[in-house]
Amino acid sequence: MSAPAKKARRRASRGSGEELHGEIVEATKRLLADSASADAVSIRAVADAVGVTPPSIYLHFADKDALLSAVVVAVFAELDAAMLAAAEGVDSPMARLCAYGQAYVGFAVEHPEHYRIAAMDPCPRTDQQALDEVLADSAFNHMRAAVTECIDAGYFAGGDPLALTLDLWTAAHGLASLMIAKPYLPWGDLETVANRVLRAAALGHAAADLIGDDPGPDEVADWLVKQRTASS
Amino acid sequence: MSAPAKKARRRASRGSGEELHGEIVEATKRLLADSASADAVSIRAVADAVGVTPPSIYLHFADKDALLSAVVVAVFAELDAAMLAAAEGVDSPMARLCAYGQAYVGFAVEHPEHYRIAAMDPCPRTDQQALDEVLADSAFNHMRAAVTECIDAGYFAGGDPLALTLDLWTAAHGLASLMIAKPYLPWGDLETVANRVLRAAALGHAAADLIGDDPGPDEVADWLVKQRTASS
DNA sequence: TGTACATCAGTGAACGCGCGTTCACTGATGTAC
DNA sequence: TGTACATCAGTGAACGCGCGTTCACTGATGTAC
Repeated sequence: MSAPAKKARRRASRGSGEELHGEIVEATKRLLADSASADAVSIRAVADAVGVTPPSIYLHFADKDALLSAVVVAVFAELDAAMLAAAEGVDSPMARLCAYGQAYVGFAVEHPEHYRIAAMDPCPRTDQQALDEVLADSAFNHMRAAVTECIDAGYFAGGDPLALTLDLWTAAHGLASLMIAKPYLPWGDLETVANRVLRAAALGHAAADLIGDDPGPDEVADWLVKQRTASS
Repeated sequence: MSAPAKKARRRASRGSGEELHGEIVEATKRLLADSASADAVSIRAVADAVGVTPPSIYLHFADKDALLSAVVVAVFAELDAAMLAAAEGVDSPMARLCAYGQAYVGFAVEHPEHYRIAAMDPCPRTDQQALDEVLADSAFNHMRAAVTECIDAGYFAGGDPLALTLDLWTAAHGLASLMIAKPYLPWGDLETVANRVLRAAALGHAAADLIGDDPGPDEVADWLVKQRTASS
């Protein structure tokens, strides 16, 4: 009905065509936040939100996949920043690991469509693999560092910190992505459930090593019963 | 180039227009398995695979969403069957819980696009919520039954079996969905990693109760160090 | 300081496509007589 | 047993749409002289 909300854009001056680049990524993120999927965000809508015509987008991105990849980059950077901020001033490595996890799940739930495109959707044809190997690296490496410190502190058995970090990542991702995909399930309070799930993941990996070398279900069950009777 | 692979379809006889219903669902599942997403499977492609024209689909499904919902129903049923099959003859509840988890992750990794549409993608507008509350119920209830047995056996502290089941589900889902979304990560052998992750989830929840009431990171860390020194 | 000109950020219009869906229809199937 | 007819599973053609992308262009910007 009313004229489309075109921002009065001033044409970028000579050297700085790159201004638009950032604005486009931001607008895409904004639109994505209110959409059901990346498919639902069209180049036209992005152009309109920025206050520019669709062909302008192609001045800055080869195609839609390239644009979405840039968004994924931005999202991973934001996620990493949120994790670092949450762990600031937290000294004990175990507490830091938990803080990272809480921040991770919190970010995902707060920006479900951003998380979805970064961590749940299929990779675009362009090798996003290489892309987020490099990028998630920031967040992932921070987590791995905390895991390594936990190993050094004797909380976890030594061994492969990468595999352990990956395992813990699946725990955080499992909660985050399932809360996003099935928000109507009776999750309860976010912080409470995240705390429970993340603690269980860390504790569970550590405890498995206490029981023995790759214990089976029955060994786990026996150990639990023994512990419970001993402590009561 | 060559004529489309039309199956020579015989027209359904009078009472049995419903034959097509099942064939359409099966064809959709088959096409989905080779696609990147549900959007990439078109009504036209489904019709073609069944050997029928596109409007025929609408004789059996109100719209595309309804068709996809039917597929989700079928997928959940298959998943449940796979879990039950895997746990057949497994008597101890902890082992059964692990068997369920292994089967769950195995199914997801084996049928990634089916798992994606059922458990990772956003719900269609039609209230799939109600849909899969009823349907996943079969699989979910089987898991909950195993959890309850584990509680009865003293492996887990009593309390809310539903919340615990949900927590364990996030563990299985986390591994499954992350392996699907990021298959290029260094996961290692499926059975090994699934065993590790699922065991950690179960053990972790049980162990948290051993430590105390909702223990914080530092309590967990202290407990782990104490256990480790005691056992060495 | 003033003017001609090259640059290049951004435009307007259109392309071709594949999609979900609709609609009037056809013709095999089974039934009534 | 044979024929007229109602039923309804499935068809053929088309609809309108929104999409990603292209292409020849415009006109403000900054520079050279």
